[in-house]
Amino acid sequence: MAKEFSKHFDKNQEKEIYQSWEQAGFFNPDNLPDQDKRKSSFVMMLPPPNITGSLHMGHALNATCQDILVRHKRMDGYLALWVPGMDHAGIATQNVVEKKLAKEGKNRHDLGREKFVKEIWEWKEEYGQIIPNQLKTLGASCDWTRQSFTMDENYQKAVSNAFLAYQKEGFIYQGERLINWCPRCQTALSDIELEHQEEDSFLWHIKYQAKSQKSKFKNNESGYIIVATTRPETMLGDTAVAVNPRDKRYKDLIGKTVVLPLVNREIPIVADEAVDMEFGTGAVKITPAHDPLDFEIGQRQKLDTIKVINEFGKIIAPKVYAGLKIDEAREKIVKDLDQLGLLVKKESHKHNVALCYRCNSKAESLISKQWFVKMKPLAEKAIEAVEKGEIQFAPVRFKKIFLDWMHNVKDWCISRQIWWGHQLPVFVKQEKVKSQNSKIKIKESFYYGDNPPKGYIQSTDVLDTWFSSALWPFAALGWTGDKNQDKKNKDLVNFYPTTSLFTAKDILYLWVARMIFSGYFFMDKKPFSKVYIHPTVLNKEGKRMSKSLGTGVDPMDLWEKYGADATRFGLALKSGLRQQVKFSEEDYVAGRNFVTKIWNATRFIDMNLNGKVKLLSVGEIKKLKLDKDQKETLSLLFATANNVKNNINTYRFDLAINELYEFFWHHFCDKTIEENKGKMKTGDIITLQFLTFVLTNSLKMLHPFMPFVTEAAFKELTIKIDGETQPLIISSWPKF
RNA sequence: GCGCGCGUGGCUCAAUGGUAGAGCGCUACAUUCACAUUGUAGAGGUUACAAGUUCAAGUCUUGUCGCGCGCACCA
Repeated sequence: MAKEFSKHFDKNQEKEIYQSWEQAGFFNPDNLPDQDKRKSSFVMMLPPPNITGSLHMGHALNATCQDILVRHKRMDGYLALWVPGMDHAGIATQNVVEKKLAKEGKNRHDLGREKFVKEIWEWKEEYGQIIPNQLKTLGASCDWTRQSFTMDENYQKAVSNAFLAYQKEGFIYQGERLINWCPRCQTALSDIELEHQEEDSFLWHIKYQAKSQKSKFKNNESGYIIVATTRPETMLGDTAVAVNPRDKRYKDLIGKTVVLPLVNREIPIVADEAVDMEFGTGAVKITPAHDPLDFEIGQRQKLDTIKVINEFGKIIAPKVYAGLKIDEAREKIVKDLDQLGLLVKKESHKHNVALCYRCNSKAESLISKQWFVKMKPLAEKAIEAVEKGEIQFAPVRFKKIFLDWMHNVKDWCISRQIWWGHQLPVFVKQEKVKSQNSKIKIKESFYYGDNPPKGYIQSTDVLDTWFSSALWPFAALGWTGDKNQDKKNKDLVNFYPTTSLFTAKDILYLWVARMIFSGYFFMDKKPFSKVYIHPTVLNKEGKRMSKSLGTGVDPMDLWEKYGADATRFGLALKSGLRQQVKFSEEDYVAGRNFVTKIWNATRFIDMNLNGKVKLLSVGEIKKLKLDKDQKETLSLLFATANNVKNNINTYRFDLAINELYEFFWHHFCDKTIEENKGKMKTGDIITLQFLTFVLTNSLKMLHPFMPFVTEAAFKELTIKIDGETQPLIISSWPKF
């Protein structure tokens, strides 16, 4: 039955359309028609959003680009699979739930670990589906039947087995190292979990004096050396002063000692190449326990380490300063030095401070016992693969960025002192034993695995959240690390390695690099062939969007105002291979207008069909006697189809949608329909067939970008032409 | 300090080395016509600046300036 086109298309129809796709099961490649004819699988893994969040512009752009590609591949005859899921986001989630507790006047220690973790699970049940639902609203054609979560039972097994596999290979070790510590989150952080921010501060010049007048330095009657520092409070833990061995000023002082002010400890002056003669006074105070470079120098020079700052960011000793926060201690120490006449100079100085990427607190360097993964052997394979081009980056410049990092990668600190996450499958037994000099020592023995012998207690640490994300391309397909179980997993056989990975550049090291070496280590195959790094969306002032600063744009607001297709249109226009793009609302207005145009053009042609027309194949349309302009339109359609396909495959979604817009609106609507209006109204069959052909193929090409309006328009149209036909989502991409 | 990206009409962006384009905005006109979420026409650009390569440069090279980003042990 011919049904009349409704006058408008608006976003109220979107939900119904989405449900019809999902219910038909088209997001699941197993349900796609023509299984035998389909070329091969095309697989993408959605970067799992944190359960804490709601969709931001970055997610929206990322998801839109992925959906364009997946929908295109599905139409182009692939077994297309897009696997969604969520990340438990260890520290971030723990922080959010702690904040919620704080509002109720509680903290996690009041609850205890077990109850607190339960609290997080409940929180996840309540808020964890926000982003998936928002993705559905935008039309993301993910296979929700394959959705997974990094804390699912299977996934936990995978993580545990992954750790054990590294351990077996000798890649895991525990060590007392200088690590990054967040005093607020109360956990260790890896080097790449820090953000650096420039801060206006001072460079204080402090006099370190020789022990007595007698021991005045030779050739240096002054009897002191001046060090320059940005962190005077760490001087309490100084165990040396270092100078460059080539520095003539201090040549005669090497090997001498000075007395550490305020503490009155005698410390040596040592020579080390790492000291920059140009900076400050050329003499550096060395605090191996609280500074990465000092730690390194301390190792080389065999210096003691004296811990003076604790896990809460407070001074430990000496008594005068004990309990003070870092800033307070700094102020007091500077004052005390000044009173002693030891503060020589204070000059303005800009320097970088390290901040925790989850809470923005200043991170401290502390010596702490943590678990590490040896990176060298893992990196080698990843480097080789990328150099050979087995994995390719778009834009290509990221290849070099990746390789530079990989070549200089340091061991990965994987233990975190939080409660939410995958507990290490490490069990410890402590025994008191007598050592040779008959002192009582504590001997630790470890058990790695699932069923520890009696007396062993599991480590309370959890793994870095990125440890589990690193396994995503296979663990989200159900890999567990248990060979018998994995053998039976068809998804691993059919869909691993995946094809493309789309992500933002800020997690290139945190996530992408780690998936690459993990893929090779656990699966002996690359996790994906192509990595597309989409642009960063800046606000219209060209600044980073920030929720806390209120400078962000909520994609769901755009959806409210303009609908999903218009939102996707605006996002697609701002994709491509650029590093950053500026948000502009006009793009979404243009998108909304385009939705209306598509709807109205279809409705107009449909109005004139009167059930007389069949959809013609390419072969048939070519045989029609078309006029010159019609022929030109046809060849422009063919050219557009080629260009759009090429542009999609090279991640130029911006060019693709732009060309479609030009073709459909300014060529097809403004010229072709106008020129053929007369003949169409008289019911000229050839003209109607021609217009219908160009229209339906345009709708097909537009579908990956604007799936809702095209699906709805196509449905109305084909009801008129052929009765019920297949939906656009599984129609085939135009081939000419 | 090293590295990367960007700089094109008022705004957001296109343009295999070959006549600089689009959208939005602006101006004028049109419209009982599928669409005022429309159409037609128009104004508006020494492509940041300078030098170089070339028959030809927005595009390639070098330098300068401006914006953004990444890396780094300047305490």
